[in-house]
Amino acid sequence: MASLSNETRPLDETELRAWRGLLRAHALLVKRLDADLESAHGLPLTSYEVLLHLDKAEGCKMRMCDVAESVLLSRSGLTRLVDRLERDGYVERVSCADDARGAYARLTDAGRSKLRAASSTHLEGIREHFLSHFEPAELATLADACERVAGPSGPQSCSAQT
Amino acid sequence: MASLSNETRPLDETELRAWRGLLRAHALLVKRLDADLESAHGLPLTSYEVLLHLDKAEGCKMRMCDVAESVLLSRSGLTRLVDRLERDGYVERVSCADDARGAYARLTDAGRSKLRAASSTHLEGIREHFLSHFEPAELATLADACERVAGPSGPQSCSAQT
DNA sequence: CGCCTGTGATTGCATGTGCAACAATGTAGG
DNA sequence: CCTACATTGTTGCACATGCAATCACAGGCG
Repeated sequence: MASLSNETRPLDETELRAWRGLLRAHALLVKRLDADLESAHGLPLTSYEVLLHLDKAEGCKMRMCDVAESVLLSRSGLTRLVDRLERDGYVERVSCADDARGAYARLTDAGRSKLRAASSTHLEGIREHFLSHFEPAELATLADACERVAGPSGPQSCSAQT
Repeated sequence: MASLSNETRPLDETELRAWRGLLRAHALLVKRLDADLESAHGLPLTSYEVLLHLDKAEGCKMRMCDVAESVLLSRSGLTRLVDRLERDGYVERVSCADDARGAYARLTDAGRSKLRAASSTHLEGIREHFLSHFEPAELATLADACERVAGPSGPQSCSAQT
């Protein structure tokens, strides 16, 4: 399905700037936001995102596999991450009544406090390092384009609460 | 410099879609491109990028620290990556004449062949998974915005060849 | 010249992550 | 009911990566 002259033509300048720019922007953003959270609250960015998703969920608890999908981690990666969060007292595991295989991760009071404390740091970081560089129309364009790239934001497939 | 009501206001829907979309798009793109390269040529994405930058450089060789910056890796990370590439015969280390501390990584013939073979896979992947979702104007907007976020594409600071 | 500070590259160690294998449980079909 | 397959979460292992310490050298200053 590929005519060589078309498919293997090198990227033009705009294409290259967009692709490399995306890589650089992502790397820089994640690094800065993670460093900010870590230094101000001792909380890595991935941990913050878990707490954030749990807080938004009904009953502040989610199935492990749903959390994994939300934070873009493998199931095993999330198991270890929740291990650390549980050790620090920010979440607790709750067995699932209607599915004995499953487990919920539930936000504890300490976890909610930590999240509240860290949220302003994170929001300021996102605004300063990311949002401030976009005009509203650009932001909407970017959002649409990213959704086309990544597909719909997958409404929890695991135990979709109807 | 921060009125609380402004800085800690949660993200509106567009802001959230843009931010999470960026994370999701990046994760998906890197995962797909890496998997494609790995399965078709046994070459991880990071390795490919090193070969690519070396090929574009004058004499197909670059200082280690310049390569590290180009591929967004720490110096130690790059040392190990070049170890692997040298073991596979794709690059070789060349000592630097005018700075005995420094070392060049230079692309070998095998490395160039590997790069040529893998490039069409990579280009097709970028076009299919990334570029195809953008119109030209959107792409230019994205490129500009990413450069504002990440700053200028740092013209090699280490041994800038004048 | 001899020293001292700065830089390039490497190495030891710790860590976060994914894959594959596993056990426990759910679900469908005979 | 019982069997076969799918799914959930965890674990063993390998691996890529970053930080800090280290070594070798460059460049400046006394």
